[in-house]
Amino acid sequence: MTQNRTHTCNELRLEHVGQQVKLSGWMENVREVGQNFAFVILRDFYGTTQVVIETEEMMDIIHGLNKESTISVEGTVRERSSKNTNLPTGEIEVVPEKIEVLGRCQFNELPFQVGRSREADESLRLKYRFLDLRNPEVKNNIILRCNVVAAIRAAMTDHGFLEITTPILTASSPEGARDYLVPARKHPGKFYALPQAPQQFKQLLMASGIDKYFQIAPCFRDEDARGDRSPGEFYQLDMEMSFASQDDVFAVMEDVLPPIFAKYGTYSRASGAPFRRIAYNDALETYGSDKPDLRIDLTVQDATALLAGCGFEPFAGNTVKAVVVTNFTAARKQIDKLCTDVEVQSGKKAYWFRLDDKGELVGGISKFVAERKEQVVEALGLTPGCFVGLTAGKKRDAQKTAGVLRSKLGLLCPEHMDKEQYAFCWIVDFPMYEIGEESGELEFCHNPFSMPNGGAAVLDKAISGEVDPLTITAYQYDIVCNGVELSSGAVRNHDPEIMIKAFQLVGLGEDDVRAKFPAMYNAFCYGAPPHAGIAPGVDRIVMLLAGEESIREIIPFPMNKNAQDLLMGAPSTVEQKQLDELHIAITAVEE
RNA sequence: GGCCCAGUAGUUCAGUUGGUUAGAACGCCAGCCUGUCACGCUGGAGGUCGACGGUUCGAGCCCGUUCUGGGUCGCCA
Repeated sequence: MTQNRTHTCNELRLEHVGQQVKLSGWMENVREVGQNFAFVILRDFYGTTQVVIETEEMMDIIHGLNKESTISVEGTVRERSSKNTNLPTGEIEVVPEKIEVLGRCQFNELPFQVGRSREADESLRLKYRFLDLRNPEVKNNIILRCNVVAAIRAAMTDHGFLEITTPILTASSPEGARDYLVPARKHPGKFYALPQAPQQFKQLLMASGIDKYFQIAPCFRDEDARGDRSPGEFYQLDMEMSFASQDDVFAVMEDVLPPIFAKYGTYSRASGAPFRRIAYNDALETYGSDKPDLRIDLTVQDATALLAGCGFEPFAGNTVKAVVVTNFTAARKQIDKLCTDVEVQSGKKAYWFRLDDKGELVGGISKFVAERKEQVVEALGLTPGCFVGLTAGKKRDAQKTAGVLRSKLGLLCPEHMDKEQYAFCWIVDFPMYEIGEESGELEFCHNPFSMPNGGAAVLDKAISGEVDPLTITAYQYDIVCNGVELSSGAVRNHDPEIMIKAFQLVGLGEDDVRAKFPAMYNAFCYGAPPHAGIAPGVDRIVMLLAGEESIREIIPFPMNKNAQDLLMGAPSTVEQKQLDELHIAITAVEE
């Protein structure tokens, strides 16, 4: 095979007994069981093989070595006298004639034990990521990521998409997230920016006549991290299609994603085409979220009128939402924890009462609803054994808190959550505009590139005041899986005239459009095809497939929450000479 | 930036109302052990209890400040 090995550490079986072999790998463990008698576990990328030490000569070599050193072992394959059928190579062992030290591990105490690295403190794991990745459990997520990316590439190519790379050094974009800036040495005072997404480039590709584009695209946004959002950089399956409608994009995704999820996922079931489509407003009303987990069969009901004037102070003057759970069996302690968890996550309180087995209203705020028991039971469809979770506040707050409550209840009641599957849905008909919370003015709700439902005509009516702009929806959609938003996408606005009208409503003119998106606007003036696309997050897909809660588990070299690379020591200070070349003066650094 | 939680041995953690010499497991070191496979047995080393200040006769524990990490909200067109 190579100079260093004839086989991998997961290759030898009974059929190889008697053969002369050479293996190389890390010395994972040494079990000494007697004078000059020990078992060495040799590990490489592929697996482990037992090496049996039976001579003083071999023992001396092993004795002088720390675990995690790399060695090569030349010897004979032998059938074990005591087999371990739990291991692929458990029926054989290698009797060495020669052991060579390839790379010495200089430390007998490691920052953590490799096989238990997932239990160690995360900062330590990130600093010693090369040790962490030796742990098969950790490494396997990275292998999964490779397989998923390869499968996505194959499927997209199969569907006639071309993988085209777009620039990493580009221009700062005026809206959206905070940019990462790169000073331009040849242009003092000017900056490149790393792309937040290849959005404008892919639309330019459409205007260039590329029919179907995709890319596993690196994206950079200087925003704070979350459990499911890594700081700084991430990857998207970015795609765009010419002369395409919303349905065309849906059809591609419904064809590409489920087989990959079913093959590589923790669960083997994935929604088939077509995925359920839920209008944005309906999703908020029914599931309390624009990214509902459809594995949970609970829904949110409105109880505002039902409980108006019941005397419970938090409900007064507010929208009230209810989540009813049948056959509720969780203990009081769990209910308290549920309410605490909801408040931690949503910042708003949850309330509750139950209809017990005898049909009596009990617990929580039951005394406030007792006098209208009949109406409550009928309106909410309660049966004995029901739990009713309640939230209150302004409409959106009550909805969203109920959404959090619904998710937590799903986790608490296995009967109401068919967990072992990937349940996809599309959220469609997003509003085009909203009133900005800070400005109080009309603003784009998501992005200004989407085609309004109704086109130029509806925008004209909004401009003339015949139509409330807040009622205009866009051909904008999200793909959601198990409560995780994988991506937004849209049918783009490719018509300069419609674009100007869309911007006019938020108080911007043609000059502003030109100034903000010069290349794209200009290109669209030369005859652009209608086009649509989407960009599901690769990291989140792999997370779902691996069943991981933290995005760091599926990234080879992740940064920590504070956007620091603890392994490489980034960000770091640089030489004054570098700053001078870039025309940068550091004005103040807090120490 | 706001809020919540956590910092004790190399690692993961326990530590009672504030009270003698701060413990356990794994790891490490030494010895024993000829079929282990999470090997076993015996012994040992290893601690500025994140830092600073305060209360107290006495602080790992109480109070204040601060640093670090994680979660969450803001933010992410």
